[in-house]
Amino acid sequence: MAKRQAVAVGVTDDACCASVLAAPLSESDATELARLFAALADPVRLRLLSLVAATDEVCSCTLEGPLAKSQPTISHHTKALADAGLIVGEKRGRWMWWRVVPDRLAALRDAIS
Amino acid sequence: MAKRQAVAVGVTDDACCASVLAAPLSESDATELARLFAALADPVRLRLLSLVAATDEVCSCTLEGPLAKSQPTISHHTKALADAGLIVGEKRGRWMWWRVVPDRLAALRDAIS
DNA sequence: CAAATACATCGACGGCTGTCAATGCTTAGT
DNA sequence: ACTAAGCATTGACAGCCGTCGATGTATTTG
Repeated sequence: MAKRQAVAVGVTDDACCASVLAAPLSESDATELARLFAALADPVRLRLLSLVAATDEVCSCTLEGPLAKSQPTISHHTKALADAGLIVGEKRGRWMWWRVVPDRLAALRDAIS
Repeated sequence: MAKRQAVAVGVTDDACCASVLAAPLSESDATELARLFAALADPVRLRLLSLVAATDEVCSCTLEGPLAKSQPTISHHTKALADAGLIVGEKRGRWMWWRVVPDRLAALRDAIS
């Protein structure tokens, strides 16, 4: 509810996501929204997201174990979630630390409200 | 006369959708949730859903125009949304009438709250 | 500097998915 | 009964996606 119709087409995460229920979606809005939902449309990514949400910050090396996937696969999924703006990563030393972006999740939630 | 038969697909689900943010998701919960998000991970389905939400009931024949897709494709997407429990269809005469399932959307919304 | 660690990228493979033409099924109208 | 309309299903094709081994890059450690 902070930001509303800025209608920026850019991939830059800004005033995201027109509402699905308010009025018929334009093709571009629908495409953008679908991209975000697609980020959540994978079991591994959902579990990854829940693991990151469980703590304030999580290292990629911590994820490889619980998710039972190879390192490239973990990297692939973190990138997918980051591209969607749902998590952000910060590299400190050798480690990559991830944390969720609550606003982004809220925006997605608003899209189906 | 005007026999009404519900088409609601059995979404074998109790109180759907564990929360992503509350605690680490189990594999089965994640798989189930991912299936629901996947239903929203397509531009055509999102626009279809918004069209159905715009009115109380919408006939399939009404959708073919605005979505600019073939009849089999429309049928494919309505089935996908119905399988996810997001819409329900009722056949009256020759026409298939669809409406959204607000509770289902709410459940999905709660999953990322 | 050299070795080791954490992560990203690349290339390839298999499976899934959106799309449409063709076909079948059910219902309405004549 | 015949015809037309609305929708579902099938089969086929192209494109996308998840996965992993191999390799590359950056950073720490000895």
